[in-house]
Amino acid sequence: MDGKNRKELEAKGWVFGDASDFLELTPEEARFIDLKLALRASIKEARAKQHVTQEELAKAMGSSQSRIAKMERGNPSASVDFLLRALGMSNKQISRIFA
Amino acid sequence: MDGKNRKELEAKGWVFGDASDFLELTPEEARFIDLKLALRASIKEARAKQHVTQEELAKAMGSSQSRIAKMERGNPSASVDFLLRALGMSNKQISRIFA
DNA sequence: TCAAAATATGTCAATAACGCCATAATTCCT
DNA sequence: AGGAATTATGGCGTTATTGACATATTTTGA
Repeated sequence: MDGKNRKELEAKGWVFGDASDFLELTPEEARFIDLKLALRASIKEARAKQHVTQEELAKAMGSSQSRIAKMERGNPSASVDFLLRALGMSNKQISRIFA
Repeated sequence: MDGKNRKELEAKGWVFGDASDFLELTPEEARFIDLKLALRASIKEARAKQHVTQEELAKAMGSSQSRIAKMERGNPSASVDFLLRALGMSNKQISRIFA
């Protein structure tokens, strides 16, 4: 993860721990964020491909349009749990993106 | 996921949605739970292999021994986010278990 | 162009997940 | 056996995540 990417993430509300304030991200942090990026990309792709609106996906998984929007925009308040639930609804294959 | 496995999970505090109260789990629910099972197994394995105690792992990831114990025992209060952080600390390869 | 549909942003209360502590139960070792 | 180390369980106050709602902005299509 380069500095530019990190700056973008911080602008979106991501907060990095003390140890990485002046340092680079730890491998674990970078991997965790990359996982979220991959999940988001996969969800947006699946949703678009199936012509499902955020509203429809939200209803299918018992959530709200605003939460779907925030998740897809990379708002850090969306957990991996939430991302995986969304992916499970919009795509029948979770394991694919980890190949 | 068969009925026996579900009963065990319910005994541990898992709660299933209305739609699945008298039905089987949806594929999404089953996959989500299987993911947690896989993560837990992988973490326990990695921790044991490296002879790391729950206390040590907890300290490494800024958590507590009791949280690690609950997570490994399948307490539903452990999120996938938490499981992934633990795995990231106890094993440098997250993607492996998804192969 | 203009309205309708879709997406984005902000706020807030309710709930879920968390760290922490105490303590019980189990495992390990001599 | 029995003491030390490790793991398990319960409870509690705090924080993070969530659904819901209002509203703004952007995109789409006639």
